[in-house]
Amino acid sequence: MGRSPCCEKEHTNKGAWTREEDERLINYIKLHGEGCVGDLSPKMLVCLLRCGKSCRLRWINYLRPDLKRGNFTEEENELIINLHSLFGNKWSLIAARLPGRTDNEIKNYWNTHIKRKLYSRGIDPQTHRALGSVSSMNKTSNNNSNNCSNSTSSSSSNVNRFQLETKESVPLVPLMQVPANIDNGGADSAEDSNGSSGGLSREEVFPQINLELSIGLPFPFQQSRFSSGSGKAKRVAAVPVSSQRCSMQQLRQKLLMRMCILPTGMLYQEF
DNA sequence: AAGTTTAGCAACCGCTCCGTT
DNA sequence: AAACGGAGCGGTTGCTAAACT
Repeated sequence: MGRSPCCEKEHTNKGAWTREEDERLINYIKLHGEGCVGDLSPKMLVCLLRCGKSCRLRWINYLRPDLKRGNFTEEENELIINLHSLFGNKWSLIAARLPGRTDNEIKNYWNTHIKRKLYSRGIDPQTHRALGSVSSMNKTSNNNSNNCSNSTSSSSSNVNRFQLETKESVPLVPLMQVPANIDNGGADSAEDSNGSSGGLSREEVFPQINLELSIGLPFPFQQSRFSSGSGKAKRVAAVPVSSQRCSMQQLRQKLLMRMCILPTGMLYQEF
């Protein structure tokens, strides 16, 4: 059982944000920098009557100036589907690779648009396989988590590509068949613990993806603007520069943790 | 025009993980 | 090493507007 919610304080507002609250929050952040979002002073919290968590969410999902509003492009659609096939429901990881989009936005978009689209094509959005083949797939991945040739070869026979007959014009986004035993790299899934032994590296399975790692220095102010999009890579995103309790060594470690996988432009164009 | 249903999205909740004490 | 607290993530809820009857 978790802790009690942070917002149980009697005097905090809940529900939709008003324009006034937005303005106050923006002004505060302008004044103190983004690093302060999760760390609003008591004075500010009283002024806003919102808990810090709520402020952070509001800023990240709605108020940040670098947010793209509006419809998702076809290109973004493709990328989301590809990334989802790779990371699963790791929305923050996906969002980190879509500049200007937030994890919440992508999650909503996935649930309301893409999921339905995939279902209408007979594709299971969770497994990215043809709906009928799911059970057999599960069997395969359960029974034989070490045998990569099974899963990869099934990908080449590929029942569930987007090129299946469909009414709409379908983006050329083939499905990634992710073997259950793939080493999950930065994606911290629950399966991590057993995934690495005898598992495939992502390079072996997805040679098309540039797995080059890049490390960027955080900017004093904009660092929490993150490298792209929300960039809320787990535990890595908001290394508040203000948290000066960090020793150099800790800081260095955090920087190393900021490594990200860079997808090379259009992924999996040809399949 | 009014009532009902559906879709989309913003916000909240509860949990996990990490850093600190 | 253990306990605690905070940050942040993913799932879910609830409100609103649009579509439908």
